[in-house]
Amino acid sequence: MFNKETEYALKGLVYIQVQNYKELRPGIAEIAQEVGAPPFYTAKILQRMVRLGFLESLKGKGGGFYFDKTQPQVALKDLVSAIEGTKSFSGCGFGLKQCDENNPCPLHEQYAPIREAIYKLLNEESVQSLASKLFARNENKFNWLG
Amino acid sequence: MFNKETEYALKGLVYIQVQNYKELRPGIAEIAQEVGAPPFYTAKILQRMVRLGFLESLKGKGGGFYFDKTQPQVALKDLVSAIEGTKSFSGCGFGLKQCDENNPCPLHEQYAPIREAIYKLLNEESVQSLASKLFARNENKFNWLG
DNA sequence: ATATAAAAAGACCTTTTAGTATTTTATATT
DNA sequence: AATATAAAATACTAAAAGGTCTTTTTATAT
Repeated sequence: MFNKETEYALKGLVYIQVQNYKELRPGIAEIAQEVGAPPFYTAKILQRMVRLGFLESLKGKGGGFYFDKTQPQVALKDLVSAIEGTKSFSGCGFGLKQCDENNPCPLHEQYAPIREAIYKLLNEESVQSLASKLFARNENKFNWLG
Repeated sequence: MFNKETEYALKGLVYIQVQNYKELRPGIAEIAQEVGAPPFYTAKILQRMVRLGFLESLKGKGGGFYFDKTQPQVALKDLVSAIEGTKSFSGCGFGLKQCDENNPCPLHEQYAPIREAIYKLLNEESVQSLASKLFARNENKFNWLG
C-alpha cells in the first residue's frame, strides 16, 4: 500500500505516540528496533517528520521524539501526501490524466469506489487514532517485525 | 495504482486487443503513440509480454502484435503479478508480515475490505473485458494521452 | 534471391528510492 | 565549565525503476 519511507514513518510515529501515552519519549535506536527499520534510515525519516512539523524532538540527554499535544492530530492523508504525494488515493486506476464519470476509463466504474474507500480511510484515521487502538489493547509486544 | 511498467503494459495490451477485434495487428510505433509511452520502453515491455506468454508477435513486413484466440483471457491479476508481484492486492496495509483477523494491525479492519475489492477487480477483469468495453463504445479516440 | 519491414536481444544510461556513515549542534547532568 | 548523550545536518553509496539505443534476427513482398 505504501512505499518503504511512508511505511517506516507511519510505524515510527505510531510507536512514538503509544510511548508518549505512557509519558515516554523514545529515541531513534529504540524506534528503529521496534519498527524493524534500519536505524540510520529511521533517523533520516524521523528528522524529516520533525522538519515537516508532524513531530517534535529534543536533543541531548533524556531527549527523544514526542508529539506536541497542542497540535492537531496527524491524519494519514497528510502524512502520505507529504511523503509520496496523493497518487495512492487520487487519480485514475488506468493512469489516465482525465478520467471521470463523463469520460471514464474501462476501470472507472469498479475502481472509483475503491479509491474513495482508500481516501476515506486515510482521511479519517490518524497516527493518534491508530496509536489509541494499540494502547487500548495494552499491546506492549507489537508485531511490527512479524 | 500500478507502476509505470504495469500501466504501459496494460494500456498497450488493451489497445492491441481492441485493434485485433478489428482484424488489425498494430506495431510498436503505433502502440507507443496511442498509449503515450516512450517507444523504446514500449518495445521492451511488449517483448517481455511475449516472452511471458501473454501475447504473440510476428516479425517482418506486415508484422505486429496480436493475441492467440485459442489462449485464455489475460486476467489483470496475472498481468500485475507477473510484472510487479502481488503486493498491490495482498498483504497488510501497515506492512506487517503477519496480519490477520486474530492478529490484526490497527488498519486491518478498514483495509481488509479494500484489499478484497482490489483483488476482486483484478481477478474478474481482463485485458479482453476492458478491450470489449472500449470496442463496444466504438471508441476510436482513446483518452490515454488525456 | 533480395530488399525491406518489423520484432528480439541486450547493452547501456538516468532518476528515484532505499540505505549508510560522518560530522555538527543542542541539552542535561555532573 | 566539562562531559556525555542524543538529534540535526549533510554527504555519500547501492539497488531498483524507468528509459534509450544499437545490433541481430526473421518474415514477407517484390
